[in-house]
Amino acid sequence: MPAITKDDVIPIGTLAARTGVAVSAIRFYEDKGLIHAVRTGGNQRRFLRSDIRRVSFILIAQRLGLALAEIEEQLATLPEGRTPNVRDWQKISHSMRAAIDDKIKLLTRTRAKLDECIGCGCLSLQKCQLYNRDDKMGAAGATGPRLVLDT
Amino acid sequence: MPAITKDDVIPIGTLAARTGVAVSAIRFYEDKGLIHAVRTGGNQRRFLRSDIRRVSFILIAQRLGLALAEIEEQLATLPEGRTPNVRDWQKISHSMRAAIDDKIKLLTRTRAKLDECIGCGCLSLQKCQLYNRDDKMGAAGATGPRLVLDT
DNA sequence: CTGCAACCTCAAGCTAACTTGAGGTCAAGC
DNA sequence: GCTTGACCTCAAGTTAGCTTGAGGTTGCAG
Repeated sequence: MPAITKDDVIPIGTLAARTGVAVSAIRFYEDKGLIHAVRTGGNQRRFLRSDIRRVSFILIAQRLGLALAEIEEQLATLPEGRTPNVRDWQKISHSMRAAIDDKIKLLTRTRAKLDECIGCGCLSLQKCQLYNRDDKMGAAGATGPRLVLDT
Repeated sequence: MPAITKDDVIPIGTLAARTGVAVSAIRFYEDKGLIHAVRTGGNQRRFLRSDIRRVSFILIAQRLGLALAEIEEQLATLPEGRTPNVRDWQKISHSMRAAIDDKIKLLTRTRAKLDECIGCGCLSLQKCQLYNRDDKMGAAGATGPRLVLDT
């Protein structure tokens, strides 16, 4: 059984440097369960090299508009125990492509509705199709008037 | 000169009911300068009927992913003094359509890049085109690792 | 002219995604 | 073997977009 040697793991600063993410952010991600670290005798975090890719994935997924919670779901599909390989990443990337597709579709529909609205210049709550509640914008982040739009 | 009669203005509760927005949210919008109210002798807010449309616009623009600050900019283009007419709203709607177009284009580009990435399964920070910093996702809301991605 | 719903102003709380700071420990080089 | 930079924890601050609550006033209906 191959023991984990010193060279297999990296300290948090290195992970930060290799990914361009702040050290504090990495601790934050660990806290949220997005990445996992082992500890040295002196309680310092040590990450696997493969975590560089894992963090990269987080960054990319964020750019695609996913929330950290959603990203965690995706990462959870990675195999336990072994370092994820190319095929694992490809699979996960595919499911992200689907997510983007959805966003594009939603935006396209919204644009069509807006076009109708522009036609009459009404912006009427009663008539305007933009108010179809079921067809929520996936627009990550912006919450909107909570009690009202979310019910 | 036509005096403003009692029937021309509405209290905050009515505006809330007509738009489906919470009273607290309307106060919040006023605070942020998105809408303006006159006050009665007893310090209660009175809104113009046309503010119903103004609030509707805010809701729609939010669905399109605009932040309140951006919405304020849009609203600032409305004429001072007179109640905005259909043509005013059409103009503003057109500029929103452009905003949506941009978002769709950006997403489409991103999807193309992801496709390249899926090809190799690399997710490498060095190579992956998804890391082109200038091409930020407009993804309203999600901040991302601040110091890093925003510089 | 009274009752009570609707209104008022703060202040504080909430979520996301982090950062900053204080106060203290670890580990690697000389 | 000691210095110093990297690391640790925990608490509090930040922005957006609101909500909730406390404590107090207004205004319309009867």
